[in-house]
Order: sequence, then C-alpha cells, then structure tokens
Amino acid sequence: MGRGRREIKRIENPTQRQSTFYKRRDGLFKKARELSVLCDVDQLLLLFSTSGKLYHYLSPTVPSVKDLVERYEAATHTKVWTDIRQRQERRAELKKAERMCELMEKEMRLTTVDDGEQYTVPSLELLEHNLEAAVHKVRSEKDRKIGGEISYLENIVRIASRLLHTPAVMMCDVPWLVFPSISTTGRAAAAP
Amino acid sequence: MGRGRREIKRIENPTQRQSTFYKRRDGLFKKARELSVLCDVDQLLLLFSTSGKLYHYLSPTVPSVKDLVERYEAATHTKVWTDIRQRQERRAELKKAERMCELMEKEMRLTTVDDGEQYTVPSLELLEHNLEAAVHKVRSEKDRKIGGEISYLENIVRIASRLLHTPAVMMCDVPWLVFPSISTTGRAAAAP
DNA sequence: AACTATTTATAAGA
DNA sequence: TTCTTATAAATAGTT
Repeated sequence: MGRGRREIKRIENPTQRQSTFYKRRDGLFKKARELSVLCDVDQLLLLFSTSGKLYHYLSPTVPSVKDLVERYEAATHTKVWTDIRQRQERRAELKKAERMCELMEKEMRLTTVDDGEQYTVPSLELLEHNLEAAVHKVRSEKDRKIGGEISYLENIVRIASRLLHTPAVMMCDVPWLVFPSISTTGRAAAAP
Repeated sequence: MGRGRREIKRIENPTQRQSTFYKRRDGLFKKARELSVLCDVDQLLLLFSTSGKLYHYLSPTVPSVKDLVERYEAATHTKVWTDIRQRQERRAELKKAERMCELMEKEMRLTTVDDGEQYTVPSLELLEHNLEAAVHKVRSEKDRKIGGEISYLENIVRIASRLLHTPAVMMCDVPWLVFPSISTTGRAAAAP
C-alpha cells in the first residue's frame, strides 16, 4: 500500500525503518483489536521494537497475560511462564555474577603490566604466602571454634566450595589474594 | 475494506463470523510477519478462536515462546535493560549460575547426614588439611614452574580470586573440598 | 474457495 | 514525529 510497493525485507535505513514501524505497529494493533471484537477471539500480541521497547495487546475478554500464556502451555504441553520469585532469584544471581566479573576485569586491568603478554605467570610466592596465611588462620580458629556455632569460617568453606564449581575466567597475578574473609574484616571481627 | 463498511462489533451470525475470522486471521498473521521482517521486531502472537483452537506466530529471530514471555515479564517488572546483547550475556551468566547451584544442591543432598540439623559446623580439620596440601602443591610447582608459561596453577589463582568475590550460598561440611585443580585430575595430571 | 467493488493501510513526501 | 495523499493491499458481500 502506499505510493509504491515495498519489498518485504529488513529496512536498512533507520529513519525509514522507524517511520514504517510506527505505522505498521499501529495498523497491526488495530487489526488485532478488530479481530478480537468481530470474531470473539482471545489473543495476546507481544512486541519488542529494535530498541527493546515493549508493546502489547491483550483481548479485553482475557483477564491477564499470564492467563493466556497458561492456556498456551496447556495447548502445547510446554512450560513457558516463570514465576516472579524464581525470576527475581535468577536476576539476583545474575547481578552477583556480573558484579563479580566487573571486579575481576577491573582488577585485571590494574594488575596487567605487560601489554604484549596479556596473561603472565602468576606470582607463586604470593599465592604460597597467602595459602599459608590461610592455613594458620584456619588452624587457630579451629582451636577456638570446634563445637561452637556456625562461624565465619563457614564462609571459607562455602566460598571455597562454590569456587570449585565456578566456571573459569582468565585471571592472573591477583594481588588481593589475601583471603579477606579470614582477615580482620567482617565476621572475624565480630567474633567474641 | 470490501463491498461495505463493517461496524466493529461481534458478528452474531456464526457462518459469517467464521468466514471473517479466516480472512482477518490470515491478514493479521501476514501483517505480523511483515512487521517482524521489515522493522527487525521480536514478536509473539497468540490467538485462540471461539472454538478454542490455537494459532500462533513467533518472529524467526526469537528462539522460543518462553524466551519472549520471559522478556515480557522482565520488562513489566523492571523496565530496565534495553540492549539485546546485554540480555543475552546475562542469560549466559544465569545459566552458569544455575548449573553451579544445581551441582551444589545435589552435592549437599548427598552429603547431608543429619536431617534435623541441615547446616552443621564445617570440618575444620579437613579444610586445614586441604589448605596445607594446596600450599605444598604450590610450593613444589613454584620450583618447577617459575619463568615457565601459564600453568595449571593459574587455575588456582583464577578460581581463588573469583571465589573471593563470589556471593555466599549456605554450604557446610563439604567433603569434596580437596582442591581438585591441584590434585591428580585435569591439568595437574597433564603436566610434564 | 474465488471474485471484485470498496474500504483501509501505508509509502513517500512535506 | 505528524500530516497528506497517491497508491497498494485487505476484505465484505457475493457467487
């Protein structure tokens, strides 16, 4: 329709694409509305523009998006809807992972000296030293804590266990490998 | 369009309604497809006819219905993130975190003996022992590897560094805290 | 399902 | 964005 015939291919010109998007989006929603009313149809239209903006239409006869999605699930024997709680938990995990990666990247940038060789052999002396420090901390803490309640040392185990199942990211020469959970900050300081 | 103008009201005549439904349904799906292609739009169209029959359309760029519904949920409840790339990266991180958690939960189930007391004080002797083992490994490896190329010891540093920035998950009495990266499996075994 | 007279959507231009 | 308008496309009523 219009002053010329348009081939159905992605419009590369962003201005023109945006313009066409507005017009056709409005047209589509209008058609969807009309079909719902005329033919007594329940429908959901979910639409994300290139910029990530959400537009949606739901027939007035349908109580909620979730409702229709559940009907879809029933019809197709698939699971589609994720619970809010589940999703929030996931998002929290996600955030943590992102923060972790950011920190690590920042640290890498700070600690990488050689430009040509991005990853250098780690400082083994430092690692050795820190591991020994950890052993001593654990040893003395063990003497104080056996039979006691959950202590900050659990953090070490917990964190260590997680570490063992964490996928690898390239990382070398980490000067802050000083087991902060074991040092003076945090729960250790709060212990009696 | 057509030989006359149709008021947008439910069509009471079932035959006519069915006829109109076919025509307009096809039209709607065509428009949806065209919009997806022309304007690079991700969309889902779910439609139940009066008889309960399901029709749906999903943009070819979207991996699954679930995928788009989750984006809808995310957009509805947070309204942040716009970049698709970001979203995909996040999803990847998510997957990792989930897998990690699954493993840990499974491990916990296997290792938890006492039903009444879910979380007990960690085995400090074990931790101590393993840390000492790690020190010895590091020490001997240091002697062999200084000046060498990136070795499996980087894994320890890398993993340890990550561990120090990993958010906590309740986890105690982890019998597999034996620093597998250091023990006989993996790169250690492959070392000359 | 097909056919068309019409209405509607929209491409291009302002 | 928004409007205008020439033209393409969709479809109501009919067969």
